[in-house]
Amino acid sequence: MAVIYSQFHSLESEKQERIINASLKEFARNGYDKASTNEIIKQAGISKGSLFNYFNNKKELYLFLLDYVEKVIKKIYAEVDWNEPDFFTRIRQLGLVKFKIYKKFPHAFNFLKAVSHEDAADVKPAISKLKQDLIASGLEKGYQNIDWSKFREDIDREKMINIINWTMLSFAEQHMNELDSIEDVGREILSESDEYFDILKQCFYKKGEQ
Amino acid sequence: MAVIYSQFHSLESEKQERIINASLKEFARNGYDKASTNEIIKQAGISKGSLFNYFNNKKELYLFLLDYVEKVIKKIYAEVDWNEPDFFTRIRQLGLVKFKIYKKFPHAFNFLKAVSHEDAADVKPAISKLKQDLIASGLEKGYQNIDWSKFREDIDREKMINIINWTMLSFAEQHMNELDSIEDVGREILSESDEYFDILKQCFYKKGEQ
DNA sequence: AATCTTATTGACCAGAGTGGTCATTCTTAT
DNA sequence: ATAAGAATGACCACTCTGGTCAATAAGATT
Repeated sequence: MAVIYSQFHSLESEKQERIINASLKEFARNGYDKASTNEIIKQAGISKGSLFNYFNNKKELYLFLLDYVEKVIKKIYAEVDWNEPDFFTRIRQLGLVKFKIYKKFPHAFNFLKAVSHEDAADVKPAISKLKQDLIASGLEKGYQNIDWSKFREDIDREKMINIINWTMLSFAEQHMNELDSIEDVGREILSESDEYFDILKQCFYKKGEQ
Repeated sequence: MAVIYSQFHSLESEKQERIINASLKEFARNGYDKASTNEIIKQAGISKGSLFNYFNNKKELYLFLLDYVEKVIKKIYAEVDWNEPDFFTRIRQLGLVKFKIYKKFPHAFNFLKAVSHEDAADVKPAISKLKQDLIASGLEKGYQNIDWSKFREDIDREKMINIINWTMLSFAEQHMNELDSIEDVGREILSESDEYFDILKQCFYKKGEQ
């Protein structure tokens, strides 16, 4: 398993990233079947022959991406401090890590979203396995160690969490487009998202708490 | 303009709907260029010849859909009482109307979403026109006549509105899939969405108000 | 400089799918 | 029985598909 894709891995990392991003983009947009290898090589700036040297065929390329993205996700989760007891601080942390990933692999999340809707017979088994692996590897620690005592008790907790998550996800989605412009724009967005956090704290924290 | 598509319009309405839905679905999924007329006729259960009898070519079909969807939207907005002063009541109303549309044309909203990202040269001008028409026809009355006096004044109003909208949209999206199962499921979903409204009211209304 | 090894290329392939046509068949009403 | 209209799907030229491989280029070794 380790020596596989060795050709690809001995490429300059910049070229690797170009190929990965082009592939993620094309598969995310069009799904496995309709994704075009011709489009991928055009976007990546390599030749047809090269792509099929690195990966023997389309399926292998896709499986490689699945594997790669799984590793990326695991790395994200490894970077988060799961002992942080404050819910908002933790969500914020998670958001920041995801943001870092997004800058390097802008299409990784869209690719994952597409993967979950994929139903090409060629790759479906591998996708099921990925899902199982992700769940098994304990990514569902989700809200472990969170200190809920700060929160109002007269509001259904699950719905509360949903509202917070939906707000942050929608906010993120809305600003995903505009952030490739300036590098520094990250700061503005971050502070705006903090304002949303403040509002939600006002809503859901008990009176006394911050 | 009125007699155009007369062939299509003299079909049984059930057949018309089958064709419309199949087309909306295919264009929503794949965009103008990659949408397959073969797939459309397969989904609609008609022959190739028929489709190209009703609409001379792919472009005409697409333009017809644009026009059709525009009318549907305008009808939605015509059904809403824009004098209802309570923000939540009005959003709820709008949601209900959209829900009705969704049951009849499940892919209409996805189609519209896809339209706004479309960039096939063939249809881009028509899309620009649609956008202008929709804006021009005063659909931006949005929050007209809303009574804001019930709301807290220590929270940024725009952000507040965003949180409410994002919550309802995310909630809707999450439940879109499961509602073709039972017909009666609509009631459950509706009452659950009302619970979210109640929470948001607790958050954003002034203390005294309901 | 010459030779050998490895990486990269793109013209090329058979097959599938494309939007669109139209002679033929099927329905329906007289 | 007949005429008119509606519906069909085999067919067309064309594009694009995933994948191959002889030819070339680049690097390494002597």
